[in-house]
Amino acid sequence: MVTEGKVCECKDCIVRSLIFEHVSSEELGTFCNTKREQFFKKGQIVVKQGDPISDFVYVKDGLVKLYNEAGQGREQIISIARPYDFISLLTVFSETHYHYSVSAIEDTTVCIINLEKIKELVRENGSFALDLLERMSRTADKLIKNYNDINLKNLRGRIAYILLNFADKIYLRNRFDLPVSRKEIAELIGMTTENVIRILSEFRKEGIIRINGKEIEILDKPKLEFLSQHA
Amino acid sequence: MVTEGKVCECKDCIVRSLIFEHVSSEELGTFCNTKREQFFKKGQIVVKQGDPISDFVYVKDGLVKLYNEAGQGREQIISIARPYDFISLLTVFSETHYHYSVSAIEDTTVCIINLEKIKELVRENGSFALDLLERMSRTADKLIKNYNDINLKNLRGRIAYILLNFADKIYLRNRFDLPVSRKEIAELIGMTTENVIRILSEFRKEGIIRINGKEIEILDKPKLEFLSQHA
DNA sequence: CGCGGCTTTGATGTTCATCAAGTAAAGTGG
DNA sequence: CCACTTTACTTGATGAACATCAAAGCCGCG
Repeated sequence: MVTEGKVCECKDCIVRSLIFEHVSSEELGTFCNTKREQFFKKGQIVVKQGDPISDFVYVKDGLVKLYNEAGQGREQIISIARPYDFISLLTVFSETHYHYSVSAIEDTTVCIINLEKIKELVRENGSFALDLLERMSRTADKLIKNYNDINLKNLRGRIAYILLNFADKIYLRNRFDLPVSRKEIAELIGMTTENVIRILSEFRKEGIIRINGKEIEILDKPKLEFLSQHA
Repeated sequence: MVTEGKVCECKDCIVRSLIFEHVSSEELGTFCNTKREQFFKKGQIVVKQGDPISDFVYVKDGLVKLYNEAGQGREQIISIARPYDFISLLTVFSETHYHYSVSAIEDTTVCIINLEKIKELVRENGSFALDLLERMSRTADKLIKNYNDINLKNLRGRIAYILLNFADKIYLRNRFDLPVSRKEIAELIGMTTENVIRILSEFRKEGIIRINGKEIEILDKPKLEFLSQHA
């Protein structure tokens, strides 16, 4: 096709096949003009709590955290979002301003699409609307399940859970570098920094994991799974 | 109009104006045939965890609880849903089976619409799709905010929060009958039954509330608000 | 009328947050 | 590049908050 190169890079982006599966190349073209990619270095803020919502943002590459600044410097991490996760998915259709912040915890590239264009597409393309509903449903569901899971566990169980999460859901291997500080782990699973450290040390002494700074290796996965389930 | 009476009762239902605002009478008619209302006495189960999802359910009148059966008889209440809340809204588009249960905590009437019909409508009516997205977004958002709010509070703060919630959000008055047991309050805000009772008693002794069985009256609202915020 | 679930209070113990103090690591300005 | 400052990490000691256990009264329901 002659105009292929002109449409936009979305066409070959893996993201497209995941979300924009039912969107034709023509339709894609209409809002790809307004689309832009933006790179954020680890630590940089992608979205600031209170910012007006005018765009639809998703992670193309990297890792970000969504968090709530509750005052007195106390932060709560709502979730960690991976590639193809939609940062704005939870508020974007009901609010005018973000009520959480997003920052990169690894070098990250996000795609930014004008929200009005997305809404137009929803109006015009029913299959896309359904895909978006499904996606949103899944996102909310996972989040709720996560909260419930964590709330039932004691501190050892929570640390076990989060370590397994990194190993099995994010990095897909048993040795990885933690993308977050001990303090951030604490904010993610609702405990204090000191206890995160203490329990990681306990696990190390018990031979369940090996620690070298940010580097973690899981040595006894069955034990970790047991702790995650039964504590 | 001649066919008015034949369309279906949805036409005059207050729910319609809230969600089906952008749905024409004709469109409404196409799936109103499959719609049914069902009454549940207080205590009855509306949806059972594990049930296949084939319908879209919302509360027309009454009050229900969404809860998770985590095993060992331990239940976690996810939320309490009021009229016009969509029970299925969180999972219905991404899952084939419910992973929570729903039961009536007051006499309740729900409306049940075939899910496929809803999906058809989403495909055909873009404005309806957007309304649904907004609705879902709002539901998920409120839920997340709720979790975060509660997690930051100590037990006294949680009880204060939940009492204010009943007074200001659900019953819109300072004297009301609790629709839930002490045990259920505990399951809702993550604490033990004994401590719910203990703290309610403390509040009573401190003159903040009056208790008579299930009946609660808030006597010192500013104090309760202070506790909810600062504890 | 008796049984099971809900409610209440008290006593006890565990878990966890807080405080304190020190080391290591990472940024910052001269 | 090095002194300096700040931020992250670590460990121990202490106390408070909270769960658990136990016992008894209450209420509704079959």
